Amino acid sequence: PESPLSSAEESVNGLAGDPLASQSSSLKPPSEDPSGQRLFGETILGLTQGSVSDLLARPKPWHKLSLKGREPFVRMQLWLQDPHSVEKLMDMKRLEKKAYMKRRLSSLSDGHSVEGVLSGPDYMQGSQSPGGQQQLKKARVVLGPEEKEALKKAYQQKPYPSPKTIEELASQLNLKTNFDTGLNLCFYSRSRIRRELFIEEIQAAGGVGPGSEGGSPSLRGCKSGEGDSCDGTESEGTVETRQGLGIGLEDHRGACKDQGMEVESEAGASNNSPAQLDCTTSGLAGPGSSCGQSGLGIFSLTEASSTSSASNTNIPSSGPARNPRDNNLRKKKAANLNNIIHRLEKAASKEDPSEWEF
DNA sequence: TGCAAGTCAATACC
DNA sequence: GGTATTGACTTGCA
Repeated sequence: PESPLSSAEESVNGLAGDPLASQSSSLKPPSEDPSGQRLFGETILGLTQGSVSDLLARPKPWHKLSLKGREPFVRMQLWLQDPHSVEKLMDMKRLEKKAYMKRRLSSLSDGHSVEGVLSGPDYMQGSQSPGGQQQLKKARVVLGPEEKEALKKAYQQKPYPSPKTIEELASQLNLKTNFDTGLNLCFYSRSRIRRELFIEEIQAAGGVGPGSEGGSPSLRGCKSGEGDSCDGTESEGTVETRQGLGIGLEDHRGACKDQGMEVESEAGASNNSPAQLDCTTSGLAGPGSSCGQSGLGIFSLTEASSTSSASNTNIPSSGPARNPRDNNLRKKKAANLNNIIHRLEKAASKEDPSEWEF
């Protein structure tokens, strides 16, 4: 029970189960009351809810992460190592709720709406400049499926289009956007389009397995020597210090398998449970990983998790039952998180930084 | 300067 | 209401 794993388990169950909610039965929880994912993201990882969701749903191979990209995982590890992490988080939640209620009461007594109070720094990150001026963001252009498909095809034909091509493309698609948005479409989303194409290529090639190699640059980027692709036999020896917010866990063994993770799990081409699938195919699991063997991950992902709260190690189901696709995603994310935690702990157990791996 | 990675935050979805 | 998606934006690097 004193282990970091247990603490994390408590935290997850505790947060989503929200034992505090019952304490405030007289007052309806505020709409901005942070959810588990949101609170964890904002207070522990320093990320917004959307970023946390993306991080867990689509983790990238460690060696592909920049120092900044690794930071959330380092924070996660430090949090896991703190035996009082859960208590602190719950305290934080209590304080936030208290502060919210205080603001709410004062604003009500002042005759102001709650909305204005909530847009403070507690709930908004980066929305205001240091000077207090609201930074105006361009309105989002919502692309339709046809437009996305066209962009994808355009990318396939020409990943690095010229400005003229961009304008032509925008015009062909009848995009009511300016040139900057065209640039956005072509450059900002490039990695996402590439990721989608990568998955499609793998699916077309029959999935990722030892020795399999696709034709995309990203596939070619995987080491395929020694018969087992990306087996981590090579090392760049890039060891960073913890003080530098990097835990120095360079490991290439996950590269190809990581990429195949989502593909295989979504294809469902295995008898394994989705959780095991994600674990065993994910590079995050790595050699020696207990994930999928013992089933002792923080988030146990049995089928029951999607139907009831039968097991207190399940990721709690919030709200109404979700569709199969959603459940799969949740399972996938939980499996990813299990692997991440496992690897963080494994890394932390080694005193010699050169032995750290992730 | 161009690009990729990372993140925010609006909005869609369930 | 919580979570997922994704366009807009920022940052860092070659």
